[in-house]
Amino acid sequence: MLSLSRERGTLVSNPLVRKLNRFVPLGDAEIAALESLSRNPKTHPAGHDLIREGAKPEYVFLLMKGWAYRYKSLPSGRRQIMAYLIPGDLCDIHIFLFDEMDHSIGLLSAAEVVAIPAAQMLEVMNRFPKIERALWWATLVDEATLREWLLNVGQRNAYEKLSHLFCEMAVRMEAVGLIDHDGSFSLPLTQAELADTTGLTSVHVNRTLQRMRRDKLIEIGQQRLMILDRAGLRESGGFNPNYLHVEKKASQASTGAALSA
Amino acid sequence: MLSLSRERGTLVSNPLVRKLNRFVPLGDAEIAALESLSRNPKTHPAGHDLIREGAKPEYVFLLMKGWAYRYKSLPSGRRQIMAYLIPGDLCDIHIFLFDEMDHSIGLLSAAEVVAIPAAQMLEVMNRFPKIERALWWATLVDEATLREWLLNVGQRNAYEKLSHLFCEMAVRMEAVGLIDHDGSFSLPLTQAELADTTGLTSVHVNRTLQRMRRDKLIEIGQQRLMILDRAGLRESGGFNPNYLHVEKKASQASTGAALSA
DNA sequence: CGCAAGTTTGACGCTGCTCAATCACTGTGG
DNA sequence: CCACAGTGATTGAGCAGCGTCAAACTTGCG
Repeated sequence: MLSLSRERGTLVSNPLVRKLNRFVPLGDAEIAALESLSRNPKTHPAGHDLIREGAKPEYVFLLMKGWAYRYKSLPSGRRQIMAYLIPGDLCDIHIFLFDEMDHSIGLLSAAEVVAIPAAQMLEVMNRFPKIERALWWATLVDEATLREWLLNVGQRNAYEKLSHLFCEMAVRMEAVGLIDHDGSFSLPLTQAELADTTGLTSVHVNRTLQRMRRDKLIEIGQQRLMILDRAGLRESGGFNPNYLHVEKKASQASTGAALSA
Repeated sequence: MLSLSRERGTLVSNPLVRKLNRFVPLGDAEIAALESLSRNPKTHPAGHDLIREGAKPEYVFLLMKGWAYRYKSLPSGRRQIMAYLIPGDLCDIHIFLFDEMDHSIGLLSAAEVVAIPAAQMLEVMNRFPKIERALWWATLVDEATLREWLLNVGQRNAYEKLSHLFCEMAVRMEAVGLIDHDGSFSLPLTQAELADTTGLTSVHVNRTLQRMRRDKLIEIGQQRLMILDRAGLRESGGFNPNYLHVEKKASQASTGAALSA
């Protein structure tokens, strides 16, 4: 089903390896190190919070299976979802520098998560410059994504917001090999969660999704999304995947080499 | 005027030193290194773009004087401002890993800017672990700020958005010693720019500012802002400065030490 | 003095919100 | 096998926050 999952046996089945490998070609030693990092994931049920706002961060979380999300709540009960984490995603690798989380991370589905102690994370980065470089790249992509979300929430209308979000998730799922043979992919989000992501209400999300279905852009339901008209969806969301830095490689130039030195 | 600017002569007048020093107490060697980094700033006029979306990033920019901002434009002409940079701020220290900028950086006022070559940046970080740690901290704060902006733009109403933004800018200006003796500070933003920051229109920003003046929260005009009722402003914006990690220090615990090792 | 940029004001209307009810689906226990 | 409950999706009616368009006013500046 997952078209690449059989190349090189278990190697490519590790979503972290798969993700980082897109950017910096990794050697066997690096791959082994990453696989050893991701050993012993723990399974958590949907709805569980990995860490809450106010808590002291001591681990870097690596998601192996399932979906998670960052969010922040307001006293009024409103909340904003600030990122989705999918398999292969790692939380900010230096988050433990702070003594207190300023947001929470929850699980949208049952998930397998590795909690990597800060010291171990640093050790791997010191030992493998290529991994360090790839992790910085991943961090920069996270930040770029956040900026794009700000643009999305601040400047686009409901139809554009949802189109854009779906395009982004499709590219990201594809990058870790989680698109199904029929082109659909898992999207374990309720309409209320889509609303908290885009700054809309669930009622308005519902009506907008109906328009998108009527316009033959997508099929959505049962925790799955199928994009029927990729070009149309990209156009209606003004989607340009450049900020994900995934469809073309980043620079291999001298500045990159300097980091490895 | 700037209350601390006379302590230790020129030392504390360097806004980068002042900022980083809040987090990691720096020694003389570190301070000297930072001062040498910030030598030879170049003066640019207001309105100039330091770098544009699509260009190849090769320098890290350090702002010594004046205001800058990150932004992203849409074909429709709408645009979103994603961050303000004030003296002492440094762009993402690893941005040169990408081969193409995904946003632009412009100047809001005449400004003094140092363009630090990537290699030099890396060298300083390698040589001074304390500086490296402090820079990571600054990067994490930038990210946290971005998340808070997303919350602001996505979930709050016009009055709350502007209140929150003003509270944040006041804290940041204070942290680099740029609050005037009368409690006001420079805010070189037009109402149109406030609109592009908050996802509103300039007309609505105008009407909202008038309400805030009527409510005796602020005085604003002539490129300056004076907060008349700090508690009231914080309350109306739901402002909690925790995400700026500036009013209390971050952890000095073992994980922090590990990075310096 | 006179432009240019920015601010302010007015009238009007749409996008998206609120409240509230109903429907659909899924899993559960009897 | 079905009634039931809970969660999420859908629908409707009414409304308001904020947007649009356009004009007038104010301020800084050459």
